[in-house]
This record gives sequence, structure tokens and C-alpha cells, in this order.
Amino acid sequence: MRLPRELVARSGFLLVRLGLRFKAQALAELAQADFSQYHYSVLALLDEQPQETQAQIADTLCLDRSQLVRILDSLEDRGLIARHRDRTDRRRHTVSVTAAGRRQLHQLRRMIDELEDDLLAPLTGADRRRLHALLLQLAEAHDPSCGASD
Amino acid sequence: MRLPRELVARSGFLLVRLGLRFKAQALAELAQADFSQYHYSVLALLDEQPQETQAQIADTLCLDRSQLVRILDSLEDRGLIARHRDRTDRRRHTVSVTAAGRRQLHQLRRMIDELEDDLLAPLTGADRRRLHALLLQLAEAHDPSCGASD
DNA sequence: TATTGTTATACTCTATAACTATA
DNA sequence: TATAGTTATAGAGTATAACAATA
Repeated sequence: MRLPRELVARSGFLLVRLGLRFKAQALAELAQADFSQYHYSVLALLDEQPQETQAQIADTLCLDRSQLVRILDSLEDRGLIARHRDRTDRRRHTVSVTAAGRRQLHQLRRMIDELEDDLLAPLTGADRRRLHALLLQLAEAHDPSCGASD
Repeated sequence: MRLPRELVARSGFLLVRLGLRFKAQALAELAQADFSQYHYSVLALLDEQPQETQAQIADTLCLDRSQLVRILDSLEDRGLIARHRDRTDRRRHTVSVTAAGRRQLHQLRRMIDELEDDLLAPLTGADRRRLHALLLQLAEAHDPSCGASD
């Protein structure tokens, strides 16, 4: 029943395994509230960068544009976001969060906070900060959209 | 084009993102050599714990038994593993790596080693060790099969 | 009847390709 | 002609269910 040492000795393997585990937990938790991972990240994005166009949102979150359509549909149906046709280019839709959407975001945020607390529970506060710093260093190096600069 | 700070500030999010990225790279690299992630982990497992039954292998690697059948079929077709019917219980098949399988494992190992070097390149040697220790601490706490003990 | 390995089927997620309306 | 958003379709990957051999 024990995993090969060869795998456990790899940071890459542990990263994948812990990441998949956390993702699965988050998915399950969000699904109970009838949301997906994307609902959360779209709301979080629009909360910080309002009035993005659909193409911008999709590119930022590495989503397919056709995938985003369905996500936005379901958020719009619940009154959490609103689409606005751009007056300067009528092909474009800009998207914004509604007040209800912001309230929902707070709830989802709390759900994920709890999950993350569970995940990091084995570490001391100092170790949590060290881990985040190391992960951020890797993410910024490999993935510019995680970076502090634009 | 920048990801929400709310997400980047989360170790859980970074873990998922880095994990998915590394997994995708490993999949692409292995696919070029006509292997999958599972081929590698099955070979690695059998190299350390030979003569496991199919059920044991599937449970250890969290694979569906029916999924494992196809993986073993393709490894057997290439002469990298061999199935043996268990004499004490003729329902069971034990599985072992062949010499060719061991040679192939070395090659796959080198491929993943390189990928991992790329992943961890931004960190110093000391930071790499710190990161692995932190990840291992989390993995062992949440996932006994990663642990040192059985 | 229960279990091992196997085969066949269904489902979910994502990726690709067409379609419309605007530019 | 090219682009933004939308719709429809196809594919990979996985999960579920049924099946044959053996216990």
C-alpha cells in the first residue's frame, strides 16, 4: 500500500498529488453550493478588475471562450454578474459583478479559506509563509500572469 | 492579463496551478515516447515492490482496476512487464518488471528528472530541499500512502 | 455467494469547428 | 476579411456496470 519512494522523493510528484487533492476537495465543496471552480475565479477576477471583456477574462483564466460563455450564463441567470454590450464595439460584451455577486464571492471565499486552513494545518505559521514564498517564486518564474508586474 | 491577487495569495491555488502545469509537461514529454504517467508509476512501483497483484497495484496508485488492465496490456505488449497466474489463488495475477522494463524505467526516470530540474531551477539547492520537506510534511499528514511508515 | 481480472458502456470535461453579428 | 461571442460537435479521460473464471 505504500507509494514508490522514487515518486515520493520528487517535489514534482508531491506538487501534483497535493494539487489534485486540494482541487478535488474544492470542487466537491463548491459543487455542494452548486458552483464550480470557475464561478469562483471569475467572480474574484471581476471583483478586482471590473468591466473586463469576455475575451480578456477567458485569456486571463486560461479558459476557452466557449467554455466561459456557459460559466457566465449560469452566473448571469443567478444575478451574480451582468453583461453589457460595449458601445464603441458592439461585438464586445463587458462583464461586471453585481452586489449579489459580491456577497456570494464573500461566501465562496470563506469556503476556500477553510479548505486551505485544513490543507496547511500541519505547518506552523512561519512554515506556511515559507511555503507560500517558495511556491510564489516558482509560479512567478514559470507563469508571468502570477507575477506582481503586468 | 494578471490573475486576481486573491488567488495568487493562496498556497492552495499555487499548488494546483504548479501541479497541473508540471503534470501537463510530464504528460506531453511521456506521450512523445508513447508512454503515459501511469506507465511510469507502474514501472516505478514494480521496481521497488515486485510481484504485486493487480488489485494491490491499482489500490496503491489509486487507479481503477479496469483502467489498470489496459495499462498493463500495453506494458506487456512491449515486453516491459510480465503477468503470472498465482498458483495459490488462480484468480490472481502477480506482475513483475522485465529486464527491458527496468531499462525503460531508467530512461523515463531521466526524462522526469530533467523536467523537475526545469521546474525547480528558480530555487537554490537549499530552497529546493526546504520546499520538498514542506511538501512532504503536508503529503504525509493528509495521505498516509506517502508516509515513511506503512 | 464473493472476489479477481476483464470487457463494455456511460458520463464528464475539455478541445475543435462551425455560425452570427458586428467591424 | 477578421474578430467577439455563441452554439454544436467530437474527443480524451474516467467512472460505472456487467461478465467469466475461480474461490
